[in-house]
Amino acid sequence: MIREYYTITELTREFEISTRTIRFYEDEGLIRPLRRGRTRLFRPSDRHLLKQILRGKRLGFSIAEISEIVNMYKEQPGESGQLRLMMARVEEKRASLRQKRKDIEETLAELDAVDEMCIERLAELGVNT
Amino acid sequence: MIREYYTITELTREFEISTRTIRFYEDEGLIRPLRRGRTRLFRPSDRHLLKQILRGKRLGFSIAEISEIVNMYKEQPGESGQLRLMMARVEEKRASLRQKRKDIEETLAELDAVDEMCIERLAELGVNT
DNA sequence: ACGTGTCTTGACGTTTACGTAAATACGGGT
DNA sequence: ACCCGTATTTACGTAAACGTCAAGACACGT
Repeated sequence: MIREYYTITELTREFEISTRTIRFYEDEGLIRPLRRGRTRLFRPSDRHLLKQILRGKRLGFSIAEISEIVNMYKEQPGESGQLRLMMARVEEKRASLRQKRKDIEETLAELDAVDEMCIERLAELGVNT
Repeated sequence: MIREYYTITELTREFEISTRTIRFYEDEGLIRPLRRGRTRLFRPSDRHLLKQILRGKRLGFSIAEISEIVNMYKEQPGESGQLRLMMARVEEKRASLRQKRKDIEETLAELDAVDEMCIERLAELGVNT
């Protein structure tokens, strides 16, 4: 269910992170929740943004890199020079992602091989006993 | 060309890392080059291992996790209980890799959308000028 | 014999991404 | 009025992954 606002602890429970982590991301300018008094109110869009941040973390991107990426989703530069520059940076990130994907395929293949070796070895042991 | 041995600086140049980094990996037990006196001699297998380490780094794995993974390539436990345990850990890593791959596809899709927005915007600007 | 270049081993410093503790502020229930 | 739970800010602490000296050890060419 999509709610109007989330509290900070609701998000920490959902994503298994600490309040410190969320506040840290806010300090770094990654997220900017509303306030009622001093208390933070997280909109669905903030929750979505947090999801994107954690996704970037799983991929090994630094906070600075994640900041670049999520800013690409927000900004819409009006000037053509800026647009081309943005497109160049988008392509950089895509290249980085394609490299990671290739790394994943290679690692998966190697782990598959290990798995098969284990199965073979187990079969041998099964025969011998 | 595949050589018999590589010096540490040859590897730092090839992989764009520092000697400190390579020695750090050795301290952590990830790599174990030969020695002639005190000087390290890296075999092709050491070079290959280094490649795997850097691949793991690009995927955001910690040194500890990379250590687990590369050890899976080496060890061949003889006992069936150990084999099943190993297979379980292999599956954990594979699950982590599949998650990363999913994250990559999602991020790529979003960046593609940004790229298309930029192209549209550029087209508009082209028409208006 | 002497410098030059490349290697070595410490060992302290630095950055990133938070952890953790202290002191304080509120709103709600009894 | 008082406590409880949850929120806040401030600030020092920490683990991981190296960076950056300093001080030597070798081999090599001249």
